[in-house]
Formats: sequence, structure tokens, C-alpha cells
Amino acid sequence: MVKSKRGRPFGDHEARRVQIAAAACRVMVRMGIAKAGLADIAREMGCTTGVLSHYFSDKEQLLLFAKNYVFDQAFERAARVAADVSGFERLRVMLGESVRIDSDMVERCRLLTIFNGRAVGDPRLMQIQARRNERFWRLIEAELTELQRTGVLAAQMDVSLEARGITAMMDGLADQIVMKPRAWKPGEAEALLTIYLDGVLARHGVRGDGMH
Amino acid sequence: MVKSKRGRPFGDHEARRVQIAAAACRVMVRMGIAKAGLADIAREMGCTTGVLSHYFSDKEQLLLFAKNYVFDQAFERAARVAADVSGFERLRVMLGESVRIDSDMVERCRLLTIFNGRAVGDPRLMQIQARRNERFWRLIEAELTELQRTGVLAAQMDVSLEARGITAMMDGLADQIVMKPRAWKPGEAEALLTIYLDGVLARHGVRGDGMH
Amino acid sequence: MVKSKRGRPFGDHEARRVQIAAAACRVMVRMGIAKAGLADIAREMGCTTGVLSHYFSDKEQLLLFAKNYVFDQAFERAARVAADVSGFERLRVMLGESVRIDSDMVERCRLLTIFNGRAVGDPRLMQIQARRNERFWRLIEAELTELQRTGVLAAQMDVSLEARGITAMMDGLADQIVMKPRAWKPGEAEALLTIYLDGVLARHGVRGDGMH
Amino acid sequence: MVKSKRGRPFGDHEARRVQIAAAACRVMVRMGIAKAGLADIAREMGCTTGVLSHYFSDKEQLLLFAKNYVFDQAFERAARVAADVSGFERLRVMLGESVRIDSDMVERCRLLTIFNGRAVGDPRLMQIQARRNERFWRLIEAELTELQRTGVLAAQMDVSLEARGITAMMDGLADQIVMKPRAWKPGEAEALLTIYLDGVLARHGVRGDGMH
DNA sequence: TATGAATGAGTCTTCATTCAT
DNA sequence: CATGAATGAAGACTCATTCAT
Repeated sequence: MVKSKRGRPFGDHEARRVQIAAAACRVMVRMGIAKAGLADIAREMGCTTGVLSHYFSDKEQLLLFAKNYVFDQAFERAARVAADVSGFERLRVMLGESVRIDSDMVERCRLLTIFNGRAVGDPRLMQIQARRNERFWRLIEAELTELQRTGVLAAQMDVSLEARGITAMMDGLADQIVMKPRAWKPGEAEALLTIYLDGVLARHGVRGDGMH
Repeated sequence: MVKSKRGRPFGDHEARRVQIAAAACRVMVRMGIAKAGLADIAREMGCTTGVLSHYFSDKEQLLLFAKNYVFDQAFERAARVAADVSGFERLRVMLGESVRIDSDMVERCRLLTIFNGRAVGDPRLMQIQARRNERFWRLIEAELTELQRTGVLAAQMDVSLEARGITAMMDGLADQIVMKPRAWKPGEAEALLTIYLDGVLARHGVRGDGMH
Repeated sequence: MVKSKRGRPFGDHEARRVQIAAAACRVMVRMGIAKAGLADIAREMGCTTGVLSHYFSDKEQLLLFAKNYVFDQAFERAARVAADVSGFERLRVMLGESVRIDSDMVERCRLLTIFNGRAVGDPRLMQIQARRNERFWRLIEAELTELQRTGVLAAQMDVSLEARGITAMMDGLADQIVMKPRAWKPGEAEALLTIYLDGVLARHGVRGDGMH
Repeated sequence: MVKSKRGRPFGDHEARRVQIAAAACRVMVRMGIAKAGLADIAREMGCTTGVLSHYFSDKEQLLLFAKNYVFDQAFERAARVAADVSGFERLRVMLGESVRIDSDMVERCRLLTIFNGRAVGDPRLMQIQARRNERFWRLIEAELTELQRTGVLAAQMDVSLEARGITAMMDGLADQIVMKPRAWKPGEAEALLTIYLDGVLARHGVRGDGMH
């Protein structure tokens, strides 16, 4: 293990914060944000609430950290999975990864739902949340722009609007899955996503490239 | 007006409940569900919390009523606006109405976001919410089925999947609008919806009808 | 009892606040400000802590109110007792009243000591406290000025300085009494005050009036 | 310098305790006793709370030590300054030193105010505090008695009462200065003290000595 | 029907203290 | 000697709920 100058474990502090964040997420998904007290999170961790205040000044700070942690992970996952793919396929892979339903994915979506609900009525949280949303949307925009540059998609396509459409579709699928994951047979969510992306390609794809 | 034995108009009781629900919604959207106490709702009404107890046994009952009230209104609006339209256009009108951005619409969507967030971790609420969701989805399914019956859409179309896709798109647009309503120019949301519906028609529309 | 328009007792609210303030004072003098919790105050009142939050938004507000209440009472007492006295005697009576040692007086002084200690390090409190102090000092200044006007004291006397001296003597006596009330035989505190006031008269008294 | 067995200088331990006490005093004057936590004191020292535990078993012990340290210093200062003065002048010098307003003096007085406030409601602390007070009073008594012996002051003077009067004046001036140090022009506090002492001399001074 | 006083449980937060390294 | 992680108790505060008027 990496040690700090004085022989104390280094990075443990941050690692512990992540542990706590993860515990907080589990508890929130299980009990709901309203019922999830610090005591519950501590119990989930097998420690007392004092530990939590040791690592986070505030409950709000804890939740904020947890949220960012979850979001960052999601981004990393998308980036990782699309790393060695290119062309339109890259978009498909990237987004498809995010709608593959399993228990982790459902938990992730439920956290998103929780945080969105919490942000309403709190301008500061709302802005933070909006930024996260924009980050995702910009990511897609960048992909679309790249596809324009490489001649896969037409130059006259409204990149911004299409990106928002894709983002909406992704979020909407997540909403549906959160509600009733069991109503979705394996592959259905991916199918809808594919349909949507095919629509984008149909409208803006340049002949001779992806279609033919 | 119908009167009760003592001369008090019938329906007053229910009307008051609606008033309270509306006040609760305004407060929740403004302060967030976590911060919205009964006292705040009472203050919004210009009365004390005692009044709330008269009309609702519980805070949970109040919120449940408020939620149902909001949802029912949304359904009514959709039904009303699509009343004298038929064919594929009916679907367009019905759904378009729901994504026309104004302050009411944003408030409505934010309430939905609040209630969704609240439902996570509370199986009973989640089920209630899922039912509302299913109700909307069934509505669209019914419309699609009718369009199949009237030969507008192909019989082999997977009605259930398409309905879920449309629902997802609608919810996703709402999510985006909630986050940053000002990022949407008038008509953009409708445009994305139209694009999506056009996609449905393109895939499943029967020649000779809407397509030419 | 005075009633409000709707038949509810009027003024009860403020009366209750005073009750609570008095209880808080008793508890603080008995246990010290650090140990005096809201629960202790509530117990002293024979009610629960909820009542306290009903009448005071904050512990700080409660303590502030209590302090003001105590101070105002002290002022009223001084004014009352000096109401029908005039000349230099008026000053003597006014101040003598404040250093007559009994259990109430000791409690009052101890509260002052508590509040002074609490004010250190809290600029806001300090200012409030300073204002109270200044109020007392201005009162004495006014008396001295009046005695100048009526020819009892010389015009060239430094009113401000003398007033501060008297205030200091009063506060200092209170300090001593707080520490060890039993060390003071009846009349000793008054004697020291008299000596001090005599000194003032000796230095600034105009022949023919009080001295002769 | 004297060394312990292991080569560590004796007195280091005590010196560190004094350092800590001084830090504690600074923090208390700055933040108030209620807000001054061990962590704040440690931070002021540039170390962690663990260090404090090494030198003091208890927070209370730390504060007690700090208080005694402050008081002892005040006594030392008075003794030092009056070392080579005699007669009535000795009293003047001794006390005058204590009311010369500068930032150190204000801090000292504020600490006294803090400790006095803290003592109320805590019989043990109160007794300790009373003892400190008595020590000061006895000191003045001793001076007065000496002045009687040397024929400066009349034998029939009530030494105890006069000593308490002087003590009261000193404490009262301190109280005033604590509240609003800026309200005092240089020399005003000394002037009031001088006036008071002159009064003592006027009442009890033996002709032919200090008066001439 | 409405008021608002009172309750009391629940939660967050702070903090002195302990202890392994 | 010093660190900082962990404890756990204590206190303030919030708030839904009840109830007498």
C-alpha cells in the first residue's frame, strides 16, 4: 500500500470517503432519501455516525460527494467501453452500455432519480445537476460533431438538437426502467435505443457510408 | 348548487382539498419536498396547520392526493385537447400538448420529478407511481392499437414496445426541460417529439395513408 | 383577563415568553450557562422542549430575550424607586436600590456576569451588551446633568467621566457580591456606594446646597 | 540549563503547557468560551488535539491551568512594578498598572470576564474564582495595613471595607473597559482610579504625611 | 371549522475522549 | 511525542400530530 511520508497509509482517506458514499447510495436506494439517516448509513458501514462526520462536514456534503461519485463512475464506464470503437458504432456502444439492464444499472438510475427529485426546489443543487446533465449532452454533441467531420453524418444536421434528443431518449428509458425494471425483457431497452439512433442515421446519414 | 343539510354546498370539502393540494404543490416546487413542511403549506394557504389536519389525516395522504390531482389534471388536459382529432394527428396533438413549455408545464414536470424521487425506496409509492406510468403507457398503446385497427399503422408493429418508446421520449424530454427550461427555444421540444413520431410512422406506417 | 377578538387570551403569548425567560434564568444561575440545556429549562417549567421552540425560534433568541427581560426589570426598579425623590438624594436612592443585597439581587448580578462572559468573543452579543451598559451610563449622566442644571453640582464637572466612574463602582460592587455574597454584611455595599457618591459631591458639590 | 536524564531540558513540559494555555486564551477571547473547542486550540497551536491530551488530562484541567496562568501573571506584573516603590504611591503604581489600557490588558480583562461567567453555577469554580478574588483583596488589605503601620493612614480606618471598595473599583473599571475599550481615552481609567484613591487618602490620610 | 398550544420522537451535529500506529 | 481515526454521548432543532377552546 502506498504510504505517506510518516508511514501513514496514503489515500486511505479518499478511499474511505468512497466507501461511505457507496454505503450511502445503497441505503438511499433501499430506504429512500427521506428515510435514509446518517445512522442508517453508519450501520450499513458497520461503524458509528461519528465516522461520517470525520469524513464529511455535513450530510449534504456526503450526499453531494456520493452523487458526484456515481456520476463520474457512469462517465468512466461509458468512456472505457467506447475506447476502441469508432464511427457511428462508437455512439451505439457508448449509449448501449448505459441501458443494459442489470441490478447495478437499476440502482444507478434510481440514484439519478433520487438526486433529481432532491434538486427540485434547491437552485444550487439544480445547477449542479444541470451541469452534470450538460456534461452528458456535450459528450454526445462531441460525438456527433466528430461524425460530421468524418463524413458519417451530414454537415447540416442540427447537432445540438439531435444531442438533446438522444439525451432525452436515454433519460426517458432510464425513467421507465426505474419504475418497473421487470417490465423490460432483455434487449428491449437497447432495441429502442437502436431504433432511435437508426432514426438519426436515417435522417442525417451520408449515403455511401453507414447505410448502403 | 347542491347543498348539504346545513346549507353548506356539497363539494366544498373536496374543493378545499384541491386548494390545499395546489398550495402543497406550489410549496414543494419552490422549496423542495424535503424542506416543505406542513407549516409552509398552511402559510401558503394563509391558514394554520390545524386546517390541514381537518382535510387530510396525514401528511402522506395530503401528498398522495396532491400527486393524483396533478396527474389527473395532466390526463384530462391530454384528453380534452385530443377530443376532436383523429388519426395519427391525434397522437401528435395529445403528446405535443404535454411538451409545450410554459411555467405551468415546468412546474408540472418538476412535481413529477419530485414524486419520482420520493418513490425510490418506498415500494408502495413506487407501485402507485408505476401505475400512473402504466396508465400513460396504456393510453398510448390504446392509441396505437386504434391506429392499427384503422389501418394507419401496420398490424405487425410491436405496440407495447413502441408505446414504451414514446413514453420514454416524453419523460426524457420532461427531464431535460426540468433541468434547464431556458435552454429550450420555443418549439424545439415539439420538434423532437415530432421527429420521434415521424420515425414511428416511417417504420410502421401503411402506404396510402399518412405517407402517400 | 384581556381577551383578543376571537376570545383567545391576549397577551398570554408574551406572558409565556416571560415565564420561560424566568425559568431559563433560574436554571442558568443554578447550573451555569454551559450546562443549562433546553431540556433543563423545560423541566424547570414543567413542560417539554417543544414548548420552548414554540415560543422561541432559537436557544439564542430565548437567552437574548431573557437577558433583555432581566435588564429591563432592573431599569424599571431603579426608575420606580427614584420616582418621587429629587436632588442628589435621587441618585443615592436609585443606585442604593441596586446594591441592596438579597437573594434576588445576587441572582440578578449573577445573570449579568453570565451574560457578560457569554458576550466575549461574540461581537454581536458584545455590542448588545455594550448598549445596555451605555444605557445605564447615560441614565447616570442624565442625573448628573440635571444636578448641574439645578445648581447642585458644579458646571465644570466632567459629567461623562464621573458617570463612568459611578457605573464602574456599581458594576464592581456587583462583581464582588457575585463572588461571595456572604462576605458582605448588610449595609456594607451601600456604605461603599455612599462613600463614592460623597466623594463626587465633595469634589463637585456647590457650596450652599448639599454640603454647607 | 538543567537537563533531565534523557537530555531533554527540564521545564520543557511545563513550558509547553504554558504555550497551550496561551493558545487557549487567545482562542477563547477570539471565539468565546462556548465556541472554543479543543480542535480550535490545537489549530491555534498548529498541532492536533492529541497533543493537548498529552499535556492535560482534561479540557477542564486545561482551562483551569490557563486561568491560573493568567491570574498569576497579573499578580506578578503588579508585584514587579511596585517592587521599588513605597508609601501611598506604591498602591497607586500597583493598581495603575492594571488599568492601563492596551490590547493585552483588554484581553486579560476579557479572560477574567469569561472565567467569571463560567464560574456562575459551578460551586467549585466559583470557590476557586472567589479565592483569586480574595487573594487580590488581601493584597490590597496588606498594603493598607502597612500604610496604617507606617502612619500614612489612620488606624481607625476599616481596612477590610476600604480594600473591598478598591477591589470593586478596579473590577468595575475592568468591566467597563471590556465592554467598549475605545470609549476610554488614554489616562481616563487611571484618572478615575486616582480619584478613588485620593478619596481614600482624604478620608483616612493622616495629616503631615501624604497630604501635607 | 379553525386556532395555536403542546407533545415527543427523530435527526443532525458537535465534541471531548480514547487508542492504535 | 504526535497523529488522526473512531467512539459515543449530549444537545439543539425540526416537525407531524394531537387536543382543548
